[in-house]
Amino acid sequence: MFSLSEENYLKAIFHLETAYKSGVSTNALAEEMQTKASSVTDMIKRLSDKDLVNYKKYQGVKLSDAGKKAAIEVIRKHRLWEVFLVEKLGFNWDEVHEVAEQLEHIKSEKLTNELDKFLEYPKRDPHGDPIPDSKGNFSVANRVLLSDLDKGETGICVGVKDSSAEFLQYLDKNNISLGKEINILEKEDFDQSMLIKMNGNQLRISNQISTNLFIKTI
Amino acid sequence: MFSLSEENYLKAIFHLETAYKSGVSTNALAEEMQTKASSVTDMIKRLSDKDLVNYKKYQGVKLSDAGKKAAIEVIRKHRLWEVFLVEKLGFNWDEVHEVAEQLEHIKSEKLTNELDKFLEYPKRDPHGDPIPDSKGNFSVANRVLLSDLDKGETGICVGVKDSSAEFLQYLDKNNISLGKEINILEKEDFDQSMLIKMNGNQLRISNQISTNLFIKTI
DNA sequence: AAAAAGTTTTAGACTCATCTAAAAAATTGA
DNA sequence: TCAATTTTTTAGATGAGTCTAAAACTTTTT
Repeated sequence: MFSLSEENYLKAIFHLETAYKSGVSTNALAEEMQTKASSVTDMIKRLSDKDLVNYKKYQGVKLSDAGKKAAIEVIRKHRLWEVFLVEKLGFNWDEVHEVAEQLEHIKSEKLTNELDKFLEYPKRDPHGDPIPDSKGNFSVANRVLLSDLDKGETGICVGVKDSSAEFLQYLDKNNISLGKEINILEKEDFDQSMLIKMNGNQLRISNQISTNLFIKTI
Repeated sequence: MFSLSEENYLKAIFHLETAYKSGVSTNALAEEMQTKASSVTDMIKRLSDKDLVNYKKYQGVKLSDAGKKAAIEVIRKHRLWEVFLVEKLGFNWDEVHEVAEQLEHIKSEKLTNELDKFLEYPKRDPHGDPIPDSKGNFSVANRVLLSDLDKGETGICVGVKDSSAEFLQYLDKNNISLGKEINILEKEDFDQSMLIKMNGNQLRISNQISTNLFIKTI
């Protein structure tokens, strides 16, 4: 089994690998983990000794198959617990992250799978992120950023990129939630801000918002 | 907040205090924690520095009020999670301990209280042990050991003292579960074994069994 | 009341995960 | 290209929690 710290590193590497295809740099990982580059180097060596990552000095890390499997397992647990907290215990979607960060490290295959069953095998967490199944299969999201859409296009809000409490609370305040239809009425060339229609109302949103909302086009 | 290790020590001291009223000895604690006496001394010093226990060299430890509060909080979480695992996820009562040992350390007051509500404020865990409420109040069990009853007496099985998987599986195999009525038909002077009536059947049980079953007399 | 036995504490070492400071390698750019 | 800058690694230290071995204290036995 892996330590709490090892699991957190694996998860971070997994998330960063989508952006850094050719290997995750020590500095990027240090930033993500809110720690020092030297600590990252230390941990990378440990993970490498356990064959969870492939590592060559000065060239960043990539997850091995075993590392990827472990990372996906942690992500699966994290997202299942988020669903539990929102659906069963009445948490808001901006309150679940911190608790799920703890729950994701509980070690019991039976617990994970029974929880999955209890929640009726959810496909996505409260932020629209896909939940891996017990074999580690993801439904790779077929979705684009709202900022990629043009005037006149329409889509359904299916997820958030930034799931910080602040952003989620902004969305709540503006009555934006997953599953809702969005029409782009105008798009400003100058600052990329948009005028959109949602719930029958018009709303102007900045580029910062539209680059953090995932949309499935219809 | 307390570390995982500190919480486990507090819990162990709490459990041992019922047997060792005048202070829990280092050796007893080492036995309970499956560790060395020297490690216990080290930890006791840390707990004492944090005013969670009262400690004088060579005289064992007692929990302070703060220590007792912390221990009860951990026990509350442990038992609530056990109820969750059995009632909601379909675990057997002999499978829950190990997982609850992990879940009891999750830090979120909201989680604990929402879980309590979700489970409809259970009073006892699957082994019959009382669950402290959010203020730390216990329903102190008004119960005796089956071995304390005499021939002709009748009671209801309300809890187990030993909650090891082996013992719980023995009970399952013999169809003994909480809430059932037990009649003592005979009690052997020689080895304290008993002939009891349960579910209409007669069953002979050893002293080892009867000293681990809690009974409420009628 | 000593000696023997048992219990508890101290001293020093180890691992994991982290840190700071400094050295080494890679990258940038004049 | 080679000096400056940035990134990464090494070296050595720290703290939590544990260990072994030995010393110190208590209790029991004779």
